Amino acid sequence: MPVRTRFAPSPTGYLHIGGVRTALFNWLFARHHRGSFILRIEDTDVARSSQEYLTAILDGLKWLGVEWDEGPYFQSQRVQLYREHVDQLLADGKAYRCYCTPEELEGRRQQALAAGAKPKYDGRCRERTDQPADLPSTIRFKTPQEGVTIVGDLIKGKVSFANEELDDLIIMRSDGTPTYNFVVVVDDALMGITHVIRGDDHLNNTPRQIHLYEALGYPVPAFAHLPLIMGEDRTRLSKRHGAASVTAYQEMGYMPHALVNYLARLGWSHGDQEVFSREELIEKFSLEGTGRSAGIFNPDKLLWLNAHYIKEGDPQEIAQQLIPFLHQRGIKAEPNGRLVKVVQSLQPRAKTLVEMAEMAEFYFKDDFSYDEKGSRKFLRPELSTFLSSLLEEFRGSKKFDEADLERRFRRLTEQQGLKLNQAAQGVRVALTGKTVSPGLFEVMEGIGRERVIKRLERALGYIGSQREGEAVR
RNA sequence: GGUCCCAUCGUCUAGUGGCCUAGGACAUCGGCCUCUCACGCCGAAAACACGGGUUCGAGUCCCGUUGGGACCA
Repeated sequence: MPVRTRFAPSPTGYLHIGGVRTALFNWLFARHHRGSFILRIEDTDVARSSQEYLTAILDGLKWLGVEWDEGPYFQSQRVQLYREHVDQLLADGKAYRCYCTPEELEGRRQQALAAGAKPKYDGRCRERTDQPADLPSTIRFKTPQEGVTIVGDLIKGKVSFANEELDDLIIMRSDGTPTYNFVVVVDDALMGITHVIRGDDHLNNTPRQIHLYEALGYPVPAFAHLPLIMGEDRTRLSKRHGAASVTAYQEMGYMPHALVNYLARLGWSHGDQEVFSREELIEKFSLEGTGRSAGIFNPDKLLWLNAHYIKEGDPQEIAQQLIPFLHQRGIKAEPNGRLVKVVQSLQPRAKTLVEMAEMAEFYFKDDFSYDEKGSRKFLRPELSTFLSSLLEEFRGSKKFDEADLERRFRRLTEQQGLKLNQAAQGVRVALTGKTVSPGLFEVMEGIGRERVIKRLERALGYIGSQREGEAVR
């Protein structure tokens, strides 16, 4: 039987990291077994669902490359199906109408609690024979009261629950809307889901869902409950823990595959391997390699992976991805050879695309100011002669590639008895305004001959003006 | 409170009874490389929660304690 898995988010918030991990594991499992991955939107909570969130979820999954084979299906369009299943249960005598009001229920719960008993529904409407049509009622499922239900979980192993601990679950509210546990079962059954892979916050719901499958006459799928991802405070990851939505990482300049790789490795492992391509992930993924204990989301490691993929990535592709971030800083860049050069010089240095765009600024903007300490230390009168001869050198020759530039630069420093270090730092400040930058010669090539000449002239002028200032003082 | 889950360096993890003097990765610290900064390379510090069993032998199996988490209210 072909594997069918699903991811069923609610469009009541942005796609968050925990959800992505669940989606990812379902997707990997399906791909590994050449099965199907289905997307289902749990939008029955009309009041809290929004189109904006839905779009964000869909876009987020696409950006990550977690593509679905079927759907998205919308629960809001399937209410008729749920009604039919409730009716079937009612007709079979496996469910009943309960006329207890929320107030009565709450009162009895308090009493039970006060008496030290378990606050579970006492089942008083179970055998009720009259059906007053004018009273509001919920519909409850007759949960088996004896025996043990065993969940054969693919990750946690056999987990058993005493049925007497479970009370008669409400499957339809008095307003006619079906409840969560019922709807998932109907949907998963109808969609032929073979493996339900979800967070272990659902483990406690599983026995009642198994009862529902059985009562409805559907085969029970296999279950796999993933340990949760937690924040640094060891509670379930949420908005409180800073950036928790996929969109946030996209905006911070993360590469989609870095996030995928990181999340896959959080709770799953394949020996000592840390870096996996998409294909490797699909090939090597298994539920057996999945851990049982909750993991803490570690932004540092994600950042390292991102830096890794920036470093190892194809410069052309990264240039393409960098452009929007450059535009944000008011830089109109084209995906040309010069941009690729710029990217190459920054690949080992930038950990995110945002950082890369920031570091790239001096390549494109001419009106930067000089770093104060740097100019005082390196843009000194003693450097004028060197800068002048460098200018002369560049004006005289059209050739302007990295290796050649380095040769000429070294020759000049030697001729003038300068230390390479001093000369390089001076020119660095002249060209970038800063004391820190990529290699000088790749910088020169990235900036281009014309602008290098202009910037050297400007620096020479600056040194001159400083000297005058000192003379006056 | 009840039910359920979990427990190896700060963090992610390898480990499925002898290969463990507990391995890798991130982060941290030191060194090398070097035109600056990164990258890279080399190295250091850093863990089997505790207590009982089982066994010739336990990080690995069993029980308990403690701690953490989730769900239900």
